[in-house]
Amino acid sequence: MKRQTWQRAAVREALSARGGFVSAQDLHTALKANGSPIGLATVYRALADLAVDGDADSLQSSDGENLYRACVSAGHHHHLICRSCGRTVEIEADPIEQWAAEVAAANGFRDPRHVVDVFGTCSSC
Amino acid sequence: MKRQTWQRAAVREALSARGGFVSAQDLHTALKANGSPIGLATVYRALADLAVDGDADSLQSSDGENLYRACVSAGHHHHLICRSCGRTVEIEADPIEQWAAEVAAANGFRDPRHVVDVFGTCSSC
DNA sequence: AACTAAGTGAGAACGATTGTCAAAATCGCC
DNA sequence: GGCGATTTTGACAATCGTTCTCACTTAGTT
Repeated sequence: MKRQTWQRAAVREALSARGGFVSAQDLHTALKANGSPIGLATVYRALADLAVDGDADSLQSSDGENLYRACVSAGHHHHLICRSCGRTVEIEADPIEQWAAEVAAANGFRDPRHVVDVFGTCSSC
Repeated sequence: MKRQTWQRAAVREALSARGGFVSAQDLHTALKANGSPIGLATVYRALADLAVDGDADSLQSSDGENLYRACVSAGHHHHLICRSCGRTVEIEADPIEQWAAEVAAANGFRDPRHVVDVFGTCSSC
């Protein structure tokens, strides 16, 4: 069974308070800075759980870190990310979903899944 | 100046011999297995150089490794990757290029770049 | 052949993540 | 409210991929 602990709540809250993508380490540092005695391993575990449950989504930064973000729209979606300030916009990509499925089928691939993220510099940067 | 060494040649060759995506570690192991006394650090450096020069492209696997592949078509393209055997198909994605540019512009993002990769299970797996 | 700057390699260092395991906290039940 | 079984936690060690260090070698030039 899955238990409810203040640590998980804290991670969940800190994550949505941030808005953008954060690394597990950063989140841990932020929590500690706010006086929480939470452990690093716990943050990792909580984030992994959130990602599995669909309450957060994750992506890898270009330097190999796992970044997490509180998921606003629960469904499948993609991101437009500012490479300078990290601001993130969730985007719908219906044409891409279809295209991915078609391309996969055309090459005999089953059970297609895809990674689609767009990076750019936002208007305020 | 950039010098030509047998090590770089070996990496380049081993990479295209493989066909699909390989991790730096695997490539190093393969080279050693073939009797080459090449060092691991050198393989990393050579791969990074190849990627910068556009002779190879790289992506991150789901478990955080950097994978490299000899680039057949020099231009911009994407990949369809079998999650089971690693077989890779290079795919054109003209509609996506356009879509990415549009979405970026619509949200005030400049200089858009994107990551598009499709994973699936190929017909022979 | 000699010179010089770039490249190499063994191993140390590093940073992110995961595993370990005893102690602490939660939930279901009385 | 108290109890017990079981999950979760947290400090720290371990792991894994990658990068750094630095003395040594080598390509390319003169």
